[in-house]
Amino acid sequence: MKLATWNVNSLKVRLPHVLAWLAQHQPDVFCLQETKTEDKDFPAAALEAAGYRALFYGQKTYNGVALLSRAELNERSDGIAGYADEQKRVIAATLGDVRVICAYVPNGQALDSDKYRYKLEWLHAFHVWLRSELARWPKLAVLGDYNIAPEDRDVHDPKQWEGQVLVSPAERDAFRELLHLGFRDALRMFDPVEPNFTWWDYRAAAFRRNLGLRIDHILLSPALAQACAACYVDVAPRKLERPSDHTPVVAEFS
DNA sequence: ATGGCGCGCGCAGCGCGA
Repeated sequence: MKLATWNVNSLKVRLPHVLAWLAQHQPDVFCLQETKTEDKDFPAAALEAAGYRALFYGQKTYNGVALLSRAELNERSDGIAGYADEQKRVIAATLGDVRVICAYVPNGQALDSDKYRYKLEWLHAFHVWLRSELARWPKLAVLGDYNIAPEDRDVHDPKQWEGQVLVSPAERDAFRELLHLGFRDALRMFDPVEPNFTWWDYRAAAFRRNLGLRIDHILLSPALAQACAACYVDVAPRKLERPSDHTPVVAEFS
């Protein structure tokens, strides 16, 4: 089994990249964030022609998440149970006995902004919900754009980023609290030598200079972590014409 | 040097992302 996640920054623009990536990597479930696509406009037919069915939870201009899969997904749920949120950031479903949650955590904008307070509140609700999800689904994977670089080694220049959103202590505490629920950070299970950034700013030739952050993650429940054989970042799509500023993360299971 | 780029919206230039 192969699970993957990608913040596509507009599915409309990135559809050719998504189709090419599916053909090459053939994930069992592909989690997409920032589709920025209303459900009535979702490119379901093009994906179906590529062998993938889709569950989508989108809105105009902002946010939007989707699950693509080759086999049928069951027990779909939208959003965080018990947390009313206008913004469409979470979709979940089950493949066999594996529960897959696709999440787009708020960015936060700046530490003194309402958006940052929303991010922390959102992360608290996410934490509470994931605790109950873990109790319900022993095999649980939570994939997505967390908008948090968990440690300094996930940041190209920790000094430059100090005091900014994505690296602030409160956000990192919230991420660590998710791990304390019992999740493993799949990429860190394999302790790669390279930085394994997943996002590079469009500006200032940040990708060419490798000025990136690791903010897209795959968290695995203990039962799934035990079965995880590999986890890696695929930087190839960042080199394409009109790339997303994020790149896919993949987990493979025995 | 606090911008830079790219997206949606909608037709100019702004809000937003990270």
